[in-house]
Amino acid sequence: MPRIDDLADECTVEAALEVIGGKWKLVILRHLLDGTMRFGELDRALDGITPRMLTRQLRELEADGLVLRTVYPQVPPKVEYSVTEIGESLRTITGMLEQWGQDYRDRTRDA
Amino acid sequence: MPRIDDLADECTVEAALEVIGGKWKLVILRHLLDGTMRFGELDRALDGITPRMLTRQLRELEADGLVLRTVYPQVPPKVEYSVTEIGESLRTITGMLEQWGQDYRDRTRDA
DNA sequence: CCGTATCCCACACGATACTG
DNA sequence: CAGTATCGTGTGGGATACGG
Repeated sequence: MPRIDDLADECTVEAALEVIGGKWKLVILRHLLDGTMRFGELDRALDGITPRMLTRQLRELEADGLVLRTVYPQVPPKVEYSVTEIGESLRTITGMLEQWGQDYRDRTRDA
Repeated sequence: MPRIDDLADECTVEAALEVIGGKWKLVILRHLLDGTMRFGELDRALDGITPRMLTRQLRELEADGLVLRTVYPQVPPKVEYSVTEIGESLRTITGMLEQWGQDYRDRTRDA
């Protein structure tokens, strides 16, 4: 059992990973940071994701306070997803990560 | 099969996640960014990791060009791990992620 | 000291079909 | 449209023991 000092040191990275880790979370956030989107829009934007996965990821993001889910009680149903203030605070990081991914790809496109 | 334009748009985030994704990669990088470390040091620093996992993660990081592995041919063996230039380019991101994890914890410590 | 070998499992992730 | 229901799988991750 680690001491409290050890925890405070770097486990915050692990804490962050528990919230934004996984295959889809950051990609979803990346889209939502460009503006509110409906379920179907996300489903189409995220190539390869199944509705089941999308639902799960969105629910987790909502539970963690990063995403806001707005249901319009009408027929046919309409549900919109947007980033909360906390989610918004990830804008810089996702931006940098995207930039880094691009640079990395450039650096390693010699195979 | 997505078009090249689609790929260029946001899949760089996914590309980045393939390199630094998973439970340990960023945590290992975070340590190595503070300076060169030996295998045993990392093993002790990363609470809960097994030598098998540590080896695997380090090999993958090395294969992806983020970490440099230096073997000193002596008995007992001595192996040092350090970040490459590419790994170094992640310093800002890991720093921000750590900061974000801290802020997130503060914001949500009301349960 | 720095790993491998072997075995194991949960669960993240996926395909397909169906419904209010 | 916005999801469930059901079923299935790969692999990321782990425990323990041993080797150069």
